[in-house]
Amino acid sequence: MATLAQVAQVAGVSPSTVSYVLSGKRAISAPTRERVQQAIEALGYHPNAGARALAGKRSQIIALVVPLRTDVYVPVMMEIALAVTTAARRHGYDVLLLTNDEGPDGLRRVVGSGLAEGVILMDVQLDDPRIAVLQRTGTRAALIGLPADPSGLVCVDHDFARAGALCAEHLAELGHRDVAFIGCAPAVYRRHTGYAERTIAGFQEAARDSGLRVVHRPCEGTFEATAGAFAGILADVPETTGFVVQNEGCIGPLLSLLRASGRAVPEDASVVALCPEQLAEQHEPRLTAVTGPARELGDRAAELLMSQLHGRGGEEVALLRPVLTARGSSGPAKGPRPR
Amino acid sequence: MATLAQVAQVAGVSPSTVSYVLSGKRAISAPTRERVQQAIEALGYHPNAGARALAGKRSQIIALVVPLRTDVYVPVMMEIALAVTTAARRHGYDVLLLTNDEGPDGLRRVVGSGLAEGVILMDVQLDDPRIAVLQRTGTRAALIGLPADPSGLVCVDHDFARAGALCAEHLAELGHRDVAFIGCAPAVYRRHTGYAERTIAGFQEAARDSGLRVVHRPCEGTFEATAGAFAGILADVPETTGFVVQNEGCIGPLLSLLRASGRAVPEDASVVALCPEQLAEQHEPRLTAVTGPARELGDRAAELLMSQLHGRGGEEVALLRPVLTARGSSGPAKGPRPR
DNA sequence: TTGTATGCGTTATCAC
DNA sequence: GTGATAACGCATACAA
Repeated sequence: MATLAQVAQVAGVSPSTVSYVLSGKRAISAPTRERVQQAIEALGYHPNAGARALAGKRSQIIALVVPLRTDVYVPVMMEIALAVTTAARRHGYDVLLLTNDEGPDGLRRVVGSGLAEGVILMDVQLDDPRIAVLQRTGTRAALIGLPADPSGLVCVDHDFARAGALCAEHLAELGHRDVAFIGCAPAVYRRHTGYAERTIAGFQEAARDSGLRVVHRPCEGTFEATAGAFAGILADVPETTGFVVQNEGCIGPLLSLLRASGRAVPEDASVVALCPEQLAEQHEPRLTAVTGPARELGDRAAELLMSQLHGRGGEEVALLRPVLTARGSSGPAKGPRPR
Repeated sequence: MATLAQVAQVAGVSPSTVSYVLSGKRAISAPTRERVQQAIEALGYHPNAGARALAGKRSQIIALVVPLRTDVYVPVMMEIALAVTTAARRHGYDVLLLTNDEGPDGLRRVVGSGLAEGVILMDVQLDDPRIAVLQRTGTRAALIGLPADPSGLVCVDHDFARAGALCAEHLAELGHRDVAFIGCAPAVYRRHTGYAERTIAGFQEAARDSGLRVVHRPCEGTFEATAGAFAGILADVPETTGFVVQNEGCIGPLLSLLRASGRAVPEDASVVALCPEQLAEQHEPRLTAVTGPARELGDRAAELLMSQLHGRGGEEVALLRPVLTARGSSGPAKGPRPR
């Protein structure tokens, strides 16, 4: 493979000139630049990445750490990952794919070796152990997800409180008065996973402002659990006409249960889901859903990391606005059902 | 950050000794090895990736090229990607994530710069333009998917012919005599996309051996197209009791159409799908399905690439055996329906 | 079993 | 506007 020195020889200039043509870090006369470009072309020259990283102290690589356990909806993860690499390429960076099975050591390795200049962490937990590593090593990073203490960190996440609020506002506007929020698994709340609590908090605040009466039931994503929650809700508040679901596993069961109980959707009961578009489109009827912009999550994370690598920016929490897409599962509230 | 030279100094040995302790390429006495290890530990030393790549001419990185167009079922792509990185890590390699929007130039860049030692291409097409680049640059590679001319290449793919055969054999064993194969979109066959043709060929051969009568209808993945194909099949062969679907978009419509025509699944009609497990589990009833092992696809591709990077192996086409998982959608054939 | 010396291909500092 | 040249941190051929 051709080297910079060979290019210089062919172009009849010194190696440093070639280097400067490439980096643009000093003025080069048009004719020499031209000759160098041609030599590069002719030799099919590509600067050696290793040498570049060694001499320049920058690898032009960032690491993207994806979770192994498929807790997140997989297509969404993929969308984020692709958005990250696309954004990184815009800045001349490549992306190293790390899984979490190496644990925090994987991070140490890639930043300690200078392989990656910075890191993007997906699916960050409230008390994520990787954060300590980042801080101890002074690693530039952007987190996707909001940890318990984001001070000093750069984070991007969905605005879950706003997502919850959108659900409440939508149902209120349709004239619903009694609504049920079928939430995440109890364990998720106990773990204080952040997003679950932020969502219900936003929902309840907006519900209060709109005069909605709310029943909140955490729920496992199984048919049995959903059936239990459903029965409980109707026992407590038989007039319930609005349902919000956050646990994806409860969506199918809930629709079945509504049907089985003789409630037509959206005529007798409205359903709003907190889930990705693809899932919302998959049900019958299509679900009115609140979705966060997955692509933008990746894009923003990458951009924020790039800023840091260029010495700009610092501590920042970016909450991305979710959007509610009205589909077939929500409609105007009916009067109370006869007991 | 600590350097090898500093480690050497702390350990009281020469730099080369440290290097050899790390690489294991020459015998080191237990005591010196011990001292070096401790110095490494104490300094938190990580070998510099750039320097290593430069001096050793090996980056310990492979590139994984994922398709941008989400033609393939996304969770399957992700599974493959994760399997690749996991396998690569076993061999001390990291994975660079490339999207296809740079086109073949992306390949030139990462191999030309010595960034990646080898490449894994996902979703390889019959006449994939990237293959020419690989050959011209002499790049070590493993392809996931089978191109028209795999000579000189290392490829991994599902054994689609076997997948087709499994469907036929399963239906034959259940006593079905007349079966319909609802295939890929006509354009896919016209494009000679390989897998579609291999599947139907395997299906037809096995059907012949089992004495099955076959109707093959290519079909777009829409409800309307499926309805048309369905009507056509029943018009041609009203006694059809077995259905095989390859186009994922036809699965839902087919189930609806069977129900609407008064055919119970699996009592009156059996359905076998060629699709990922996750999709098969998503329908009611759960679908008997033939699935290729996605994880293994990634794992094998990575292993085959590693072999090449270590000077072993060469031209090879590995076809992975698909498996049929019987679920609720297939059962014993009934006698012919009354006309 | 260990040490010495050279080169890998760039970047960047100095000099002209 | 351009050319020498010294790092950069490691691997390895050569010595001892």
